[in-house]
Amino acid sequence: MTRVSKISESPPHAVEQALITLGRNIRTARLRRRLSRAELAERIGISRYVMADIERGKPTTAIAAYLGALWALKLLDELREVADPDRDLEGKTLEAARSPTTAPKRKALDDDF
Amino acid sequence: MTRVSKISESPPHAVEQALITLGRNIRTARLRRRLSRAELAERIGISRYVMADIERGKPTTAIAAYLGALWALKLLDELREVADPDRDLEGKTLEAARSPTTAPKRKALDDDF
DNA sequence: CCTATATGTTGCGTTAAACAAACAATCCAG
DNA sequence: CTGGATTGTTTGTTTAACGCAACATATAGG
Repeated sequence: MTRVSKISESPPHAVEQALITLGRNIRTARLRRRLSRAELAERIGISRYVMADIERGKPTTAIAAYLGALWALKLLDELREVADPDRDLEGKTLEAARSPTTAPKRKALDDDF
Repeated sequence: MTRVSKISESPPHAVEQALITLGRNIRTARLRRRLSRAELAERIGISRYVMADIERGKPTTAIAAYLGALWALKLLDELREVADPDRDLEGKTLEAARSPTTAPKRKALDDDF
């Protein structure tokens, strides 16, 4: 990513944890399907090294590589629910009545919460 | 990512679609919470430009940036289910009886399915 | 309407992501 | 046990992601 964003350099624990879990899950799914990293990587169109990064939960790896792995393992559907507006109860509540296409204006240094 | 992996350059439709949906969902959640891209980006530790990339579903963006956005929107929990081994029915079936730590050996050019 | 803010776009520099080759270590099947 | 495959590690090269500046456009909200 270059200039490595703070988020990638040292992600919040929750994000780091989510990545590690995701990587482990992908590894488990791969092994269950009796695929080597090289094989799965080839189907996805990445190198075995990036496949290793994924299973390690590397933060800076392109999201397409991760999703490609899920796709090749036929596990991509489960992602559809993530951040689904219909399930975002808190968001729905906050929505009040209108749905602007841009965020509301704020005075320059108003930091809300 | 450099040398742009095939997966990032032209992802399978399913992956591309998943990314676009995810980006749209994140945008919806942001607007519902009345946050500008710059504000959300700052909380995550990325620039507003990357935030725009995320909402556009850019394949080459670091996964940590995406997960950071979900985290800041308190939507990261939903990711825990993705590729959860316990829910991977097909994988469980394939697992037969053992759980090797490496994939089984294959003759060099045996491409299975 | 008018204006401040949000969002979209382009171009550039810096820096590391992705690839590949080579080798070591590990694991599994026979 | 052992041979063959998988996985791990290191090093080096190429190339584009990220951040930023500058500008244009769109939108909200008074």
